[in-house]
Amino acid sequence: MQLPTEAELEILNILWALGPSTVRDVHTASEKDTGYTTILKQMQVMAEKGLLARSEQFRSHVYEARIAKEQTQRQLARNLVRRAFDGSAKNLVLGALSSQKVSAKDLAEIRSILDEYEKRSL
Amino acid sequence: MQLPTEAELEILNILWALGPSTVRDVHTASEKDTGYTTILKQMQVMAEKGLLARSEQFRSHVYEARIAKEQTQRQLARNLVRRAFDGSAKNLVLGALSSQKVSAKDLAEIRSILDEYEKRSL
DNA sequence: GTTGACATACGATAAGTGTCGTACTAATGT
DNA sequence: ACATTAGTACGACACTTATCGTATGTCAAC
Repeated sequence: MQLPTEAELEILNILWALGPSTVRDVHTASEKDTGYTTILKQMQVMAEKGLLARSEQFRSHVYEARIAKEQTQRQLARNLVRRAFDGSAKNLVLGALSSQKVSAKDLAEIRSILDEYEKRSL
Repeated sequence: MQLPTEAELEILNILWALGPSTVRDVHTASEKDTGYTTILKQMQVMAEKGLLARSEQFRSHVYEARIAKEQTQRQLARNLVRRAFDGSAKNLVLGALSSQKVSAKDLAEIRSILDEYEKRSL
């Protein structure tokens, strides 16, 4: 699968949050102040690439993410581990933790993921 | 800091493994079969960007990574968390684990990182 | 039915990346 | 000394991305 670029990911994030939306919706929701036609064009390209599905049944086209959020996240994580961490997830975890606030709940979840993983790989 | 591109990361990985090296060294070590001058050019550009240090004291210039491996890895991880994981490291960890083999030793290390983190953030 | 608002489509542009070919330069061996 | 070899420098090219301006279409309201 083709990984989304920076700007594409921005748009995907908005669509994942809003659900099916028009270009106008996405443009309004976007933090960056890029022009309307810029977003339009990007979404058209993304539709061509298969990243978005487009429904033309309305006056304004409605776009929807064709790739699931979690799946995409995993692809990105996998890709990064392969490219930059020579297969060791350890430093990736370290980097992830070093950068952002992680709630106690998240920590617990990560621990349970580790447990899962360990159990499965025996 | 300017994050390295795909091809740049490839070169950095080689330099991190070999230490200070000539273009020839890097070209030989590279898996991909890109031309010699391609690598040369890329390394020149990287030197301009400040990613590599160049020593001209020898017949063949010797290049060296100017950014540390672990630091770069963290930057990349941080960047990815910010761009694609809306600040939650949880799915990043999940993706990282889902993709690669993680040794028992790595698992233990990750757990100790989590302990560290939790202790520090109290 | 003409006008205005809003939408899409379609180039066009500029920057960055990856890729070489070719030209030039310096050392090496006969 | 001269040819060969191995290196750097430089410019060119195709491709992708991000960005927008302009043209064109359509619906609604007067």
